[in-house]
Amino acid sequence: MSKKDEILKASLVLFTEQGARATSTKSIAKQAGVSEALIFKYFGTKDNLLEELIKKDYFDAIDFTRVYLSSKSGKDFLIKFIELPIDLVDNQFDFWRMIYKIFPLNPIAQQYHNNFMKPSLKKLEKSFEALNYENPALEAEILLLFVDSIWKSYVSDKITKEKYQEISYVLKKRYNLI
Amino acid sequence: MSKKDEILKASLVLFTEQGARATSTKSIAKQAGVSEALIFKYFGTKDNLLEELIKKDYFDAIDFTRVYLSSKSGKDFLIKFIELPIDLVDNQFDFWRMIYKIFPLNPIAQQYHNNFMKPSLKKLEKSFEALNYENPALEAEILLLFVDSIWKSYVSDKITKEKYQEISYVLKKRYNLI
DNA sequence: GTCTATACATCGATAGAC
DNA sequence: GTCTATCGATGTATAGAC
Repeated sequence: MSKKDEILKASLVLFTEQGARATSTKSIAKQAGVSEALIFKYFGTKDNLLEELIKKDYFDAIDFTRVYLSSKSGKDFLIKFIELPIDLVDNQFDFWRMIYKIFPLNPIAQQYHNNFMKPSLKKLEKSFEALNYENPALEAEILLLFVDSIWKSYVSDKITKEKYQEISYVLKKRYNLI
Repeated sequence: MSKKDEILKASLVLFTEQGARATSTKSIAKQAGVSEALIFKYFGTKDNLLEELIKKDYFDAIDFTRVYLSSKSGKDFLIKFIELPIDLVDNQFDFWRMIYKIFPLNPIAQQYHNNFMKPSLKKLEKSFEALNYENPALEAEILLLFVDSIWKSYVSDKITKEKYQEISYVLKKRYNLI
């Protein structure tokens, strides 16, 4: 593992524990086993380091999601969409935990998250349309809102994996998907 | 308005904009039109200042909620519970906005919020029980999760008041409350 | 590529005058 | 009650040697 990767790994851990603002470059250097100067050689500023961290994992998440939801429609898409967060999060747990922590105060995280979420809204709307819901746009927003809130609960340890699966089951039944 | 109140008011604004950690006591003093030393005379530490800010408004919120939900049961309680956030938030908009921003990284905010939420879970469970739901405990958790996510969306400007009301209407219909 | 040493700003907090 | 002045610690970032 290169020193650059060590820095990224250490940053992810520390940013998640304390937030980006509260994490000093000194503590990152210590945790990564490198000198503080090296951080600035690689990333220029602390803000850049955070952005690189965010960018990389959101691209991975977009890839994962594209495959996960590909060529599904109607019922199938909704089922997969409800189940998405648990697989996505398990795949990048530390990253999503960090995003949850820093999101409300970090415009960069917000921007990347919006880009990540955007394509789903339209697909959701089409699925509800195909299922003849009265107000597909609103239904899409509601489901998106809810799924977004479950993953947040999951990464913030408010609910367990088992609870998530129970909720997801109830949800699928309520939407007449199973 | 006393200087102490000016400090509290300025803190609320600045903590919301940037987070508590990123807000310096110097900037609070400037915004409040007082000397920096006065902040420490009144509150001892910056952390204490934040806690006093949080404590006061959570007590107000608990009072408001108690009255709002009093002597309701079953259907009525669920309806009122779904409608609660919009009235609660409008009553203390800046405060809830701040809480939304600092919550994931602030253990004190988390603690007060939990205390605030706790009583509702049991009441929700009883209401679902009275309505003969199959799994009242799980239903209570789901609705709590969802309502919690709507108020967050509302204070973070992700949804408008009108949207909130539409969602709340759909929700009440889905639970056969209207 | 990587380190040591250090510059320089800003932080929270205190002392002491009025 | 309120201010000015100041302290020591800590923050990000840079210079320069190896």
